[in-house]
Amino acid sequence: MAEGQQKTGTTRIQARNREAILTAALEVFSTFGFRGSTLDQIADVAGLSKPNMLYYFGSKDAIHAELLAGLLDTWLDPLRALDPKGDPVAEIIAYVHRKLEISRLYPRESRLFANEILQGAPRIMSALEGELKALVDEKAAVLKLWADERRIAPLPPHHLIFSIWALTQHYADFDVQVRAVLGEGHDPFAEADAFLDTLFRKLLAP
Amino acid sequence: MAEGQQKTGTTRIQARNREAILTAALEVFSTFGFRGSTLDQIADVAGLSKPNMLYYFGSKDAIHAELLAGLLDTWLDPLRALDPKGDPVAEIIAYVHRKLEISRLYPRESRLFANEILQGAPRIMSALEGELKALVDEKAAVLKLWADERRIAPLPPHHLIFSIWALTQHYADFDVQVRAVLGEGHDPFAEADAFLDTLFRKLLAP
DNA sequence: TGCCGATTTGACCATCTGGTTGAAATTGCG
DNA sequence: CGCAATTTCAACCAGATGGTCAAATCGGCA
Repeated sequence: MAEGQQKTGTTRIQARNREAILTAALEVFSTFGFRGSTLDQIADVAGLSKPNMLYYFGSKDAIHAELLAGLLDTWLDPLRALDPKGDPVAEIIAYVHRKLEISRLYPRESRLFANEILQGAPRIMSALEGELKALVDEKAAVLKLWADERRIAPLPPHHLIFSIWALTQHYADFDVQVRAVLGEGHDPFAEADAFLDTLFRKLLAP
Repeated sequence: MAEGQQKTGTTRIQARNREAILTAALEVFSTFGFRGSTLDQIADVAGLSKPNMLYYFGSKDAIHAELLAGLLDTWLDPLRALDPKGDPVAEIIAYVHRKLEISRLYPRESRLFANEILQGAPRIMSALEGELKALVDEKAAVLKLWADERRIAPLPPHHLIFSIWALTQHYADFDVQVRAVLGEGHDPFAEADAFLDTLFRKLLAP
């Protein structure tokens, strides 16, 4: 129940184990989904016994919740960085590259998120309707302004953002399909980086 | 073991029940994933008892396999219809609209497929590397020819196809997120239809 | 109508799974 | 070193889950 770490926390072991558990859980949850994952599986990957793991996180849900909680911020940061005062095309293109880079570096996080959304976002719906919608609306307003000023092509701002999400996350979430179709001798993310650069430059040109 | 329907199959009841089971299983599997779904759940949705359901399909895996088997064809048909002798831009745009229409009409199938890919495609990897890759390579060659002839912009054909998949499936697989962000008073698919039309026309313009 | 295979089901089973417990091992610290 | 707090885990538990089976019911046809 208690989290430990009252007064002088035995931070050494606690930090290491909590980290190991979350890393293992991310690996397992992102591959098999919440219900498809078992505590034994996670404990095994984390190198702990199941009771020991439950000593740090009280339940399977608690582990999953902790992962999801950290996720949305990581997810939104690249969009937050989109600067209304910057050059429109450059800002948007930079956002595309940042998002693709995140797909490349954190595919497990991407798949965890995808799993959650696919199942109807039961645990983060409120965050979608709140935090996410607010940020997107704010940035969409910026995009609309840029469009009105003829600095980018006139496009529905929300769908422009969706297209960035769809195209970048596809390379993380559908990685196995991309690789299966491309076959050997390809670097999917490098190729995607160039392709998406071209795509959005053509799309945004006024 | 036997499929029934030897000689004069009692096709009436068999057909109805198999259909009910597959429909229910699609609904449940696409929402909760394979391991996240239970036979009781599926049987309940199908309006049958669990043993009765297992009378028609020997196991949970058998039901899932049957669904996946039918899926790939439905998935590839729109791409097959891309005509090398047609007008390049018109053919590709038509493909985009067909694919989006399928996302709209068959979101459950889309999510079932997405679930499978997300988990590493353990059950359809061979189909991806075989049937799917073959078809994509064939159509990619057509796209490359069109590009070489300057009838469309020069773009990496495989990634062009990926972009169509990513953008259309996004509206099915991430439907709840799209709706959460857009809020009330939107018709996501209608807006997507117009947006993707614009996007690909600009992208493909030589 | 009565027969026979097709269909349906209640009861049951072995295994898996999330979670608990109590006691032992380890650790940090005065 | 000694000891209290922290950490670890073998053994266990209750409920869920995939699957089985024998018996009951149904449906069409001779």
